[in-house]
Amino acid sequence: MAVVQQEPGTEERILAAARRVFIRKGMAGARMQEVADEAGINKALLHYYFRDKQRLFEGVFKGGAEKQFGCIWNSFNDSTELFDAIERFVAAYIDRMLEEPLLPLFIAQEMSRDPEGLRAFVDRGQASRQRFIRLVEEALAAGAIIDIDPRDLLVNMMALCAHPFVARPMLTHIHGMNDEAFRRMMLKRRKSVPEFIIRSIRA
Amino acid sequence: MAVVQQEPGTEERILAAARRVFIRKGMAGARMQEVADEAGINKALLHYYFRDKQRLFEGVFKGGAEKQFGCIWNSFNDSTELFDAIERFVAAYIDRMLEEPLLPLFIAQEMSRDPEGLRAFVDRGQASRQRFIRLVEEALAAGAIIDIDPRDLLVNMMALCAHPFVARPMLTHIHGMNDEAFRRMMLKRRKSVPEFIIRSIRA
DNA sequence: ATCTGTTTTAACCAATTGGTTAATATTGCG
DNA sequence: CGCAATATTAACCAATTGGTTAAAACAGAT
Repeated sequence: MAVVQQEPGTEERILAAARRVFIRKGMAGARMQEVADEAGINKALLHYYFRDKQRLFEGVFKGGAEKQFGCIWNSFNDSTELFDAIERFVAAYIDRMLEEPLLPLFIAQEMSRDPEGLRAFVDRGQASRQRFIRLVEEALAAGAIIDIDPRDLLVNMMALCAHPFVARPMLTHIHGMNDEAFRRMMLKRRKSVPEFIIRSIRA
Repeated sequence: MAVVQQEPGTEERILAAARRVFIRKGMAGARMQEVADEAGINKALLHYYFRDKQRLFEGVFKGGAEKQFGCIWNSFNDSTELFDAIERFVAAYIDRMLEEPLLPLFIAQEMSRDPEGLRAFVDRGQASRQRFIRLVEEALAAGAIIDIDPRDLLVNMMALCAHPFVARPMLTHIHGMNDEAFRRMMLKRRKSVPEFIIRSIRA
């Protein structure tokens, strides 16, 4: 049975446009008229399909954690050894965020504005964080790494991955980078960050 | 001549209140009525003293980089050796940000919204970053560290210092921390982050 | 006490915002 | 084709927002 490629319907077009505007401006800064303009529709349609701004936001982001972040957290499932896990995590994180460089700052902003709003994004990683902690404990037991709290290590990994995206305008200003140069820098970090981490923790 | 402690005038009260609201909500999210409420004044006074929202924002933040960040960047001036510089920088950064934990996220947001707006915050550190680069080069020449780009090292240091503040709501949720526990975590990192970095780069 | 300049207030304004309404257009089915 | 349900539109609404205005209050000097 052949699957026929379909023109996106109005609802899909709204969700995609809303996503772009919300990520760029945040929930509070996004304007419904702006979303309508971005989707090429009359503003009243936003209310017809999604009733109000909050439901539109939820329509875009609720239940989306798997799609947004699954590939990153799933990277731990593919490893049976800590150093490999670190390499895979960093690579997966940077690859994913290079698709949407504004996402880390958006999530930080929205978590600050409404901590309950994006809980799914955070809770999605719970099982994977546990798996990571076990990998660290195994490496400790094997004497492969120094004594370090797995949670501290995970904070450091997240910091080294996420911060350049959050501080992107500052970094591009300081170093006179355009978007392509930023991308190249992150691709370099895809290798150098795991090296930096592993050098630090190796016994 | 004795200096008499003075009651803050209306202008000072406005600036302090505006600062709190801007840092909490960002420039776009802050409401003039909210600033007036926070300062305990009539909203029209904001316009009497500062004419409009943009000038109020500039009144709070322009020219303030030295006071906000001087202590952090000045930490490089007190060191003649790289490892000491790293320790002093991390300590100064964390101490300063523990006074205003919302500041890193605010700066990231505002740099994203209006990159020209807070240039002074970024440019303030230029001479100090040069000094840091020289310290790295001296350590390289002395064979004390591995071959690493000073700018990469500085990004990593900033990441490990700033990210927990930016991701504070996420971290407090994941680890079930209150504000006091977050503070204790950062005080631990005040020592563990320099150790992590130095272990990674030491030759 | 009077005068002048400054500060403060309450009321007001125009524009913007998220949302509503009623009419119109479209779609799919029998 | 007619009908009913759905989708779309333009106009409208009430509330909020940053800002304005004129009057009143205050402060200091003479």
